[in-house]
Amino acid sequence: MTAITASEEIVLEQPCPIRDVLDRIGDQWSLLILEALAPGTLRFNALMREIGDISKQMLSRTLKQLEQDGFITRTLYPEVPLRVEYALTPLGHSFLEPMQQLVAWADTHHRTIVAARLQYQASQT
Amino acid sequence: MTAITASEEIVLEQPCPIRDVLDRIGDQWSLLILEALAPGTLRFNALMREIGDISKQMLSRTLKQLEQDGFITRTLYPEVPLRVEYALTPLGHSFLEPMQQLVAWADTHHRTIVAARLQYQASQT
DNA sequence: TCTCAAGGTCTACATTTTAGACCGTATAAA
DNA sequence: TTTATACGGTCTAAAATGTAGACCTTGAGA
Repeated sequence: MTAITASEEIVLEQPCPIRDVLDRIGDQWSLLILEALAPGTLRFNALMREIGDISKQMLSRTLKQLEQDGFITRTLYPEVPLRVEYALTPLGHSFLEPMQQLVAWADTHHRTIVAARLQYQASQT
Repeated sequence: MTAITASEEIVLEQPCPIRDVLDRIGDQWSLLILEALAPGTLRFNALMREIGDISKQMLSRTLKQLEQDGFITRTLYPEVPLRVEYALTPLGHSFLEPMQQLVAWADTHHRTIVAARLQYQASQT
């Protein structure tokens, strides 16, 4: 009864648009999910396998938030067994464009960062 | 004694460069700190004021991580009273370039997202 | 003497995330 | 027939993480 998830609290807009958007996106899992959906539609368990180390609860919660914010759609096929498909919306796709830049940056500078970590360690004696 | 902060655990590189980098950056505060330092050098308490709602501990911890990863420098002036200045490194600056794209995206699409949230709420009856 | 500021650390508490059991239906294997 | 699997989740208890705020040392100003 204590657990009121974000869905009911942070619905209205917040003072800073950037924080409003990035707080949601920069939450450890959202990005990974969006990237996983970039090539195409995936089902719940397929997403779990794709991402590898996300818990069911966090996947479920994060998918809800992404759906709520209009990044993805959730389509339920009332077959047996139940089938649920998640896919990027145009908004979700458009978001991935600037993200690709970031991913490219990360890829390019990863070695530099690892080197910095080692150097830092060394400097700490 | 239970608290072993990340500084000692996640030093070596991880399988996926993108996750390695984004896990650190996408942690609620790192981005905000980097953005705050974009215009120029700031001191610890100035950063606190600039960001507004970060705790001292998280600011301290996050600054250490950013320094460790080579995004910022920490310069101690052993004056009285003590002065400590934080500034972006070239790596930190270069990171902000792709970030600007993301920030611009957030700014542009913020209204769409807020609208999606309202519509979602409505659809949930 | 008291208060403030600098740049943090420490502790106790609150929030968030995790692992893993569980649910109901249906298919395939033993 | 019992067991095992898969689907898409939810629920609970425990672990991890984040928070607020007291505290620390040195020195200046009232």
